[in-house]
Amino acid sequence: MPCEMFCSKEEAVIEQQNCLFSFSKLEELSTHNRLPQYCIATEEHDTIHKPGLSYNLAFFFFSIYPQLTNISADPTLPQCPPGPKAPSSRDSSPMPEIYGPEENYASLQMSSAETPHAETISPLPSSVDLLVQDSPDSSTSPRVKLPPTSGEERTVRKEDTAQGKKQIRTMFSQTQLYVLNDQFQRQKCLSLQQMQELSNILNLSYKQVKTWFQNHRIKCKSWQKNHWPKERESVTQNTTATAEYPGFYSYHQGYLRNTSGNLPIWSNQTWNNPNWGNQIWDSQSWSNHSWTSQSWCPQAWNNQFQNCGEESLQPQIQFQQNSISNLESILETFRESHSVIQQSAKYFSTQQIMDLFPNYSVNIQPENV
DNA sequence: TGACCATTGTCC
DNA sequence: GGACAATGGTCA
Repeated sequence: MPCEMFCSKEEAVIEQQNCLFSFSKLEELSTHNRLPQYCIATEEHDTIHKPGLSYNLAFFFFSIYPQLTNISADPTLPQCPPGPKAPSSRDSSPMPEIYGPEENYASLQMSSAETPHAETISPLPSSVDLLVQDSPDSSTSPRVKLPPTSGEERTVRKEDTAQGKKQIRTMFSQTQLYVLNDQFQRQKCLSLQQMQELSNILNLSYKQVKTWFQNHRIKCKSWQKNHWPKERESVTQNTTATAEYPGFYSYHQGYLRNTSGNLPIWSNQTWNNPNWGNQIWDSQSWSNHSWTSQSWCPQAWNNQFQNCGEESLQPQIQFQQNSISNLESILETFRESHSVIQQSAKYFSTQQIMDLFPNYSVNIQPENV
Protein backbone atom coordinates (compact mmCIF):
# COMPACT_ATOMS: atom_id res chain seq x y z
CA MET A 1 0.00 0.00 0.00
CA PRO A 2 1.25 3.47 -0.68
CA CYS A 3 2.41 5.35 2.31
CA GLU A 4 2.76 8.87 1.12
CA MET A 5 1.22 10.96 -1.53
CA PHE A 6 3.48 12.04 -4.31
CA CYS A 7 1.39 14.70 -5.86
CA SER A 8 -2.14 15.52 -6.69
CA LYS A 9 -3.64 16.11 -10.04
CA GLU A 10 -3.77 19.84 -9.40
CA GLU A 11 -0.11 19.92 -8.57
CA ALA A 12 0.78 17.96 -11.66
CA VAL A 13 -1.24 20.30 -13.80
CA ILE A 14 0.45 23.33 -12.33
CA GLU A 15 3.87 21.84 -12.63
CA GLN A 16 3.29 20.57 -16.08
CA GLN A 17 2.91 24.09 -17.31
CA ASN A 18 6.54 24.67 -16.50
CA CYS A 19 7.74 21.41 -17.89
CA LEU A 20 9.53 21.05 -21.10
CA PHE A 21 7.35 18.50 -22.68
CA SER A 22 3.69 18.46 -23.18
CA PHE A 23 1.48 15.61 -22.32
CA SER A 24 1.08 14.47 -25.86
CA LYS A 25 4.81 14.41 -26.39
CA LEU A 26 5.08 12.12 -23.43
CA GLU A 27 2.27 10.12 -24.84
CA GLU A 28 4.26 9.74 -28.00
CA LEU A 29 7.22 8.58 -26.02
CA SER A 30 5.06 6.14 -24.19
CA THR A 31 3.99 4.59 -27.42
CA HIS A 32 7.63 3.86 -28.01
CA ASN A 33 7.92 2.12 -24.68
CA ARG A 34 9.80 4.96 -23.13
CA LEU A 35 7.83 5.14 -19.97
CA PRO A 36 8.81 3.34 -16.81
CA GLN A 37 7.97 -0.28 -16.97
CA TYR A 38 7.36 -0.70 -13.29
CA CYS A 39 4.52 1.69 -13.21
CA ILE A 40 1.66 -0.27 -11.77
CA ALA A 41 -1.11 2.09 -12.57
CA THR A 42 -4.20 0.56 -13.92
CA GLU A 43 -7.41 2.00 -15.08
CA GLU A 44 -9.14 0.45 -12.10
CA HIS A 45 -7.21 2.49 -9.56
CA ASP A 46 -7.78 6.02 -8.53
CA THR A 47 -4.29 6.25 -7.23
CA ILE A 48 -1.15 5.49 -9.08
CA HIS A 49 1.87 4.18 -7.20
CA LYS A 50 4.86 5.65 -8.85
CA PRO A 51 7.74 6.81 -6.69
CA GLY A 52 10.09 9.29 -8.19
CA LEU A 53 7.76 10.27 -10.91
CA SER A 54 8.42 13.61 -12.45
CA TYR A 55 5.67 16.11 -12.49
CA ASN A 56 5.28 16.09 -16.17
CA LEU A 57 5.09 12.34 -16.17
CA ALA A 58 2.59 12.63 -13.40
CA PHE A 59 0.63 14.92 -15.59
CA PHE A 60 0.88 12.37 -18.30
CA PHE A 61 -0.60 9.64 -16.14
CA PHE A 62 -3.31 11.92 -14.90
CA SER A 63 -4.10 12.63 -18.48
CA ILE A 64 -4.34 9.08 -19.68
CA TYR A 65 -6.13 7.94 -16.56
CA PRO A 66 -8.73 10.64 -15.95
CA GLN A 67 -10.07 8.85 -12.91
CA LEU A 68 -6.76 9.21 -11.10
CA THR A 69 -6.73 11.74 -8.34
CA ASN A 70 -3.40 11.07 -6.69
CA ILE A 71 -0.06 9.60 -7.34
CA SER A 72 1.53 8.04 -4.33
CA ALA A 73 4.80 6.48 -3.47
CA ASP A 74 5.05 2.88 -2.46
CA PRO A 75 8.16 2.26 -0.34
CA THR A 76 7.83 -1.48 -0.66
CA LEU A 77 8.66 -1.42 -4.31
CA PRO A 78 12.24 -2.41 -4.98
CA GLN A 79 14.65 0.03 -6.58
CA CYS A 80 12.21 2.82 -6.11
CA PRO A 81 13.68 5.31 -3.70
CA PRO A 82 11.39 8.05 -2.49
CA GLY A 83 10.57 10.38 -5.23
CA PRO A 84 10.37 14.10 -5.11
CA LYS A 85 7.59 15.39 -2.99
CA ALA A 86 5.50 18.21 -4.09
CA PRO A 87 7.24 21.31 -2.83
CA SER A 88 5.22 23.34 -0.45
CA SER A 89 6.11 26.56 -2.16
CA ARG A 90 6.60 27.07 -5.85
CA ASP A 91 8.00 30.52 -5.57
CA SER A 92 11.58 29.61 -5.03
CA SER A 93 11.62 27.00 -7.75
CA PRO A 94 9.62 27.87 -10.81
CA MET A 95 10.64 24.71 -12.56
CA PRO A 96 9.46 21.36 -11.30
CA GLU A 97 11.73 18.98 -9.60
CA ILE A 98 11.72 16.75 -12.56
CA TYR A 99 14.42 14.39 -11.61
CA GLY A 100 14.08 11.73 -9.08
CA PRO A 101 16.59 8.96 -8.83
CA GLU A 102 18.20 8.30 -12.15
CA GLU A 103 16.82 4.84 -12.58
CA ASN A 104 13.35 6.13 -12.29
CA TYR A 105 13.77 7.77 -15.63
CA ALA A 106 15.51 4.95 -17.23
CA SER A 107 12.77 4.17 -19.63
CA LEU A 108 12.21 7.72 -20.63
CA GLN A 109 15.80 8.51 -21.00
CA MET A 110 17.94 7.21 -23.73
CA SER A 111 20.29 4.40 -23.18
CA SER A 112 23.76 4.89 -21.99
CA ALA A 113 26.80 5.10 -24.09
CA GLU A 114 29.02 2.18 -24.57
CA THR A 115 31.55 4.25 -22.76
CA PRO A 116 29.84 6.19 -20.03
CA HIS A 117 30.03 9.90 -20.23
CA ALA A 118 32.47 11.35 -17.83
CA GLU A 119 30.82 14.47 -16.66
CA THR A 120 31.32 16.95 -13.94
CA ILE A 121 28.81 18.67 -11.82
CA SER A 122 29.43 22.35 -11.94
CA PRO A 123 27.94 24.99 -9.74
CA LEU A 124 25.42 27.16 -11.41
CA PRO A 125 25.59 30.88 -11.46
CA SER A 126 21.95 30.97 -10.65
CA SER A 127 20.12 29.52 -7.73
CA VAL A 128 18.82 26.71 -9.81
CA ASP A 129 19.98 23.51 -8.32
CA LEU A 130 20.23 21.30 -11.30
CA LEU A 131 22.91 19.18 -12.74
CA VAL A 132 25.16 20.86 -15.18
CA GLN A 133 27.18 18.39 -17.04
CA ASP A 134 30.47 19.30 -18.40
CA SER A 135 32.26 18.11 -21.40
CA PRO A 136 31.70 14.46 -22.09
CA ASP A 137 35.36 13.79 -22.05
CA SER A 138 36.03 15.36 -18.75
CA SER A 139 36.56 12.76 -16.14
CA THR A 140 34.76 13.12 -12.89
CA SER A 141 31.42 12.05 -11.52
CA PRO A 142 30.17 9.93 -14.33
CA ARG A 143 26.46 9.67 -14.30
CA VAL A 144 24.78 6.40 -13.65
CA LYS A 145 24.05 4.84 -16.97
CA LEU A 146 22.02 1.91 -18.04
CA PRO A 147 23.13 -0.78 -20.39
CA PRO A 148 22.98 0.34 -23.96
CA THR A 149 20.15 -0.61 -26.16
CA SER A 150 20.48 -1.29 -29.81
CA GLY A 151 19.96 1.74 -31.90
CA GLU A 152 20.35 4.08 -29.00
CA GLU A 153 22.89 6.71 -28.33
CA ARG A 154 26.38 5.50 -28.72
CA THR A 155 29.51 7.24 -27.74
CA VAL A 156 32.68 5.93 -29.16
CA ARG A 157 36.00 6.82 -27.76
CA LYS A 158 39.00 6.29 -29.89
CA GLU A 159 42.65 6.69 -29.21
CA ASP A 160 43.81 9.07 -31.80
CA THR A 161 46.15 11.79 -32.79
CA ALA A 162 49.79 12.06 -32.11
CA GLN A 163 49.16 14.19 -29.03
CA GLY A 164 47.18 11.38 -27.52
CA LYS A 165 44.16 13.59 -27.42
CA LYS A 166 40.91 11.74 -27.29
CA GLN A 167 37.80 12.89 -28.96
CA ILE A 168 34.35 11.54 -28.59
CA ARG A 169 31.66 11.67 -31.15
CA THR A 170 28.28 10.92 -29.75
CA MET A 171 25.73 9.35 -31.97
CA PHE A 172 22.39 10.50 -30.72
CA SER A 173 19.58 8.05 -30.75
CA GLN A 174 16.55 8.55 -32.92
CA THR A 175 14.51 9.38 -29.89
CA GLN A 176 16.97 11.97 -28.73
CA LEU A 177 17.01 13.52 -32.16
CA TYR A 178 13.27 13.40 -32.22
CA VAL A 179 13.00 15.40 -29.04
CA LEU A 180 15.81 17.76 -29.97
CA ASN A 181 14.30 18.48 -33.33
CA ASP A 182 10.93 18.93 -31.82
CA GLN A 183 12.28 21.42 -29.35
CA PHE A 184 14.29 23.19 -32.00
CA GLN A 185 11.25 23.50 -34.17
CA ARG A 186 9.54 25.38 -31.41
CA GLN A 187 12.45 27.34 -30.09
CA LYS A 188 15.74 27.94 -31.76
CA CYS A 189 17.55 29.03 -28.66
CA LEU A 190 16.94 27.55 -25.28
CA SER A 191 17.55 29.16 -21.97
CA LEU A 192 20.04 27.68 -19.61
CA GLN A 193 17.31 26.10 -17.61
CA GLN A 194 15.57 24.67 -20.61
CA MET A 195 18.77 23.10 -21.82
CA GLN A 196 19.32 21.62 -18.42
CA GLU A 197 15.85 20.21 -18.41
CA LEU A 198 16.31 18.82 -21.85
CA SER A 199 19.70 17.37 -21.13
CA ASN A 200 18.44 15.54 -18.10
CA ILE A 201 15.41 14.21 -19.81
CA LEU A 202 17.45 12.97 -22.73
CA ASN A 203 20.25 11.73 -20.56
CA LEU A 204 22.64 13.98 -22.38
CA SER A 205 24.98 16.53 -20.98
CA TYR A 206 24.11 20.15 -20.93
CA LYS A 207 27.04 20.78 -23.18
CA GLN A 208 25.86 18.24 -25.68
CA VAL A 209 22.45 19.84 -25.86
CA LYS A 210 23.99 23.25 -26.21
CA THR A 211 26.31 22.03 -28.92
CA TRP A 212 23.52 20.30 -30.74
CA PHE A 213 21.44 23.46 -30.81
CA GLN A 214 24.40 25.50 -31.92
CA ASN A 215 25.26 23.13 -34.71
CA HIS A 216 21.66 22.86 -35.69
CA ARG A 217 21.24 26.60 -35.90
CA ILE A 218 24.21 26.77 -38.21
CA LYS A 219 22.92 23.87 -40.21
CA CYS A 220 19.54 25.51 -40.40
CA LYS A 221 21.03 28.81 -41.41
CA SER A 222 23.10 27.15 -44.07
CA TRP A 223 20.12 25.34 -45.40
CA GLN A 224 18.11 28.51 -45.55
CA LYS A 225 20.90 30.31 -47.29
CA ASN A 226 20.87 27.71 -50.00
CA HIS A 227 17.15 27.27 -50.31
CA TRP A 228 15.37 30.41 -49.39
CA PRO A 229 16.15 32.49 -52.46
CA LYS A 230 14.48 29.84 -54.59
CA GLU A 231 11.70 29.33 -52.13
CA ARG A 232 10.99 33.01 -51.82
CA GLU A 233 10.74 33.19 -55.54
CA SER A 234 8.33 30.33 -55.55
CA VAL A 235 6.38 31.91 -52.75
CA THR A 236 5.71 34.89 -54.91
CA GLN A 237 4.26 32.56 -57.45
CA ASN A 238 2.42 30.34 -55.09
CA THR A 239 1.27 31.73 -51.79
CA THR A 240 0.96 28.31 -50.28
CA ALA A 241 4.58 27.48 -50.76
CA THR A 242 6.80 27.49 -47.73
CA ALA A 243 10.46 27.19 -47.20
CA GLU A 244 10.70 24.83 -44.32
CA TYR A 245 13.94 23.49 -43.13
CA PRO A 246 13.40 19.76 -43.44
CA GLY A 247 14.69 19.05 -40.01
CA PHE A 248 11.92 21.04 -38.50
CA TYR A 249 9.19 18.67 -39.40
CA SER A 250 10.83 15.51 -40.43
CA TYR A 251 9.80 13.96 -37.17
CA HIS A 252 6.33 15.35 -37.12
CA GLN A 253 4.44 13.72 -39.85
CA GLY A 254 0.85 14.41 -39.32
CA TYR A 255 1.29 16.59 -36.28
CA LEU A 256 2.23 20.06 -37.27
CA ARG A 257 -0.15 21.14 -39.93
CA ASN A 258 -2.09 23.44 -37.79
CA THR A 259 -2.82 26.10 -40.30
CA SER A 260 -5.31 23.62 -41.57
CA GLY A 261 -6.97 23.38 -38.22
CA ASN A 262 -5.21 20.47 -36.66
CA LEU A 263 -4.61 21.09 -33.03
CA PRO A 264 -1.07 20.52 -31.88
CA ILE A 265 -1.83 20.18 -28.23
CA TRP A 266 1.71 19.07 -27.58
CA SER A 267 3.06 22.41 -28.57
CA ASN A 268 1.68 24.26 -25.63
CA GLN A 269 4.44 25.92 -23.78
CA THR A 270 5.04 28.26 -20.99
CA TRP A 271 8.51 29.30 -21.80
CA ASN A 272 10.82 30.32 -19.09
CA ASN A 273 13.12 32.25 -21.27
CA PRO A 274 14.10 35.18 -19.11
CA ASN A 275 14.16 37.39 -22.13
CA TRP A 276 10.53 36.68 -22.74
CA GLY A 277 9.53 37.38 -19.23
CA ASN A 278 8.06 33.94 -18.71
CA GLN A 279 5.29 34.87 -21.02
CA ILE A 280 2.55 32.46 -21.67
CA TRP A 281 2.16 32.20 -25.38
CA ASP A 282 -1.41 31.66 -26.24
CA SER A 283 -2.84 31.79 -29.70
CA GLN A 284 -3.49 35.48 -29.40
CA SER A 285 0.09 36.15 -28.46
CA TRP A 286 1.29 34.24 -31.44
CA SER A 287 -0.98 36.02 -33.80
CA ASN A 288 -0.05 39.40 -32.40
CA HIS A 289 3.61 38.71 -32.18
CA SER A 290 5.79 40.33 -34.75
CA TRP A 291 7.83 37.38 -35.81
CA THR A 292 11.41 38.23 -36.39
CA SER A 293 14.62 36.41 -35.85
CA GLN A 294 14.78 38.24 -32.56
CA SER A 295 11.98 36.01 -31.50
CA TRP A 296 13.94 32.92 -32.15
CA CYS A 297 16.86 33.82 -30.03
CA PRO A 298 16.45 37.07 -28.20
CA GLN A 299 19.98 37.04 -26.92
CA ALA A 300 22.12 36.54 -29.91
CA TRP A 301 20.49 35.33 -33.03
CA ASN A 302 19.85 38.78 -34.34
CA ASN A 303 19.98 40.17 -37.78
CA GLN A 304 20.59 36.79 -39.24
CA PHE A 305 17.32 36.32 -40.97
CA GLN A 306 15.83 39.73 -41.26
CA ASN A 307 13.59 39.89 -44.27
CA CYS A 308 14.38 36.36 -45.15
CA GLY A 309 11.02 34.81 -44.68
CA GLU A 310 11.15 34.08 -41.01
CA GLU A 311 7.45 33.58 -40.97
CA SER A 312 7.88 30.33 -42.76
CA LEU A 313 9.71 29.06 -39.73
CA GLN A 314 7.17 30.20 -37.25
CA PRO A 315 5.85 27.43 -35.14
CA GLN A 316 2.35 26.65 -36.02
CA ILE A 317 -0.50 28.00 -33.99
CA GLN A 318 0.10 27.30 -30.39
CA PHE A 319 -2.29 27.23 -27.54
CA GLN A 320 -1.97 27.86 -23.90
CA GLN A 321 -2.61 24.80 -21.88
CA ASN A 322 -3.58 25.83 -18.45
CA SER A 323 -5.01 22.55 -17.37
CA ILE A 324 -6.50 19.37 -18.55
CA SER A 325 -9.92 20.86 -18.43
CA ASN A 326 -8.71 23.82 -20.36
CA LEU A 327 -7.24 21.52 -22.94
CA GLU A 328 -10.47 19.70 -23.16
CA SER A 329 -12.29 22.96 -23.54
CA ILE A 330 -9.94 23.93 -26.31
CA LEU A 331 -10.58 20.67 -28.03
CA GLU A 332 -14.25 21.09 -27.49
CA THR A 333 -14.10 24.60 -28.83
CA PHE A 334 -12.30 23.33 -31.85
CA ARG A 335 -14.88 20.63 -32.38
CA GLU A 336 -17.64 23.14 -32.01
CA SER A 337 -15.98 25.52 -34.37
CA HIS A 338 -15.46 22.80 -36.84
CA SER A 339 -19.03 21.75 -36.45
CA VAL A 340 -20.19 25.27 -37.05
CA ILE A 341 -18.16 25.43 -40.19
CA GLN A 342 -19.48 22.12 -41.32
CA GLN A 343 -22.99 23.30 -40.71
CA SER A 344 -22.26 26.52 -42.51
CA ALA A 345 -21.09 24.55 -45.47
CA LYS A 346 -24.65 23.56 -46.04
CA TYR A 347 -25.63 27.10 -46.76
CA PHE A 348 -22.58 28.95 -47.97
CA SER A 349 -20.07 28.52 -50.68
CA THR A 350 -16.56 27.49 -49.85
CA GLN A 351 -15.34 30.96 -50.60
CA GLN A 352 -17.91 32.48 -48.30
CA ILE A 353 -16.92 30.11 -45.53
CA MET A 354 -13.29 30.92 -45.99
CA ASP A 355 -14.19 34.57 -45.69
CA LEU A 356 -16.16 33.89 -42.57
CA PHE A 357 -13.57 31.65 -40.99
CA PRO A 358 -10.22 32.83 -42.25
CA ASN A 359 -8.37 30.83 -39.67
CA TYR A 360 -9.82 27.57 -40.83
CA SER A 361 -8.50 26.43 -44.11
CA VAL A 362 -9.70 22.91 -43.63
CA ASN A 363 -11.24 20.95 -46.37
CA ILE A 364 -14.79 21.94 -45.88
CA GLN A 365 -17.12 19.26 -46.94
CA PRO A 366 -20.81 19.98 -46.86
CA GLU A 367 -22.53 17.39 -44.81
CA ASN A 368 -25.03 15.39 -46.73
CA VAL A 369 -25.99 18.20 -48.97
C1' DT B 1 28.79 33.13 -20.14
C1' DG B 2 26.74 32.09 -24.39
C1' DA B 3 26.43 32.76 -29.44
C1' DC B 4 28.62 32.48 -33.79
C1' DC B 5 31.77 30.36 -36.76
C1' DA B 6 35.65 27.80 -38.74
C1' DT B 7 37.69 23.75 -38.05
C1' DT B 8 38.70 19.06 -36.50
C1' DG B 9 37.75 14.42 -35.83
C1' DT B 10 34.63 10.46 -36.11
C1' DC B 11 31.17 7.51 -38.10
C1' DC B 12 28.65 5.50 -41.83
C1' DG C 1 33.24 11.85 -48.88
C1' DG C 2 29.19 13.59 -46.51
C1' DA C 3 27.09 14.30 -42.12
C1' DC C 4 27.67 15.92 -37.79
C1' DA C 5 29.25 16.12 -32.83
C1' DA C 6 32.83 18.41 -30.63
C1' DT C 7 36.48 21.97 -30.15
C1' DG C 8 38.53 26.42 -29.92
C1' DG C 9 38.77 31.35 -31.11
C1' DT C 10 36.35 35.60 -31.13
C1' DC C 11 32.89 38.76 -29.79
C1' DA C 12 29.22 41.01 -27.05
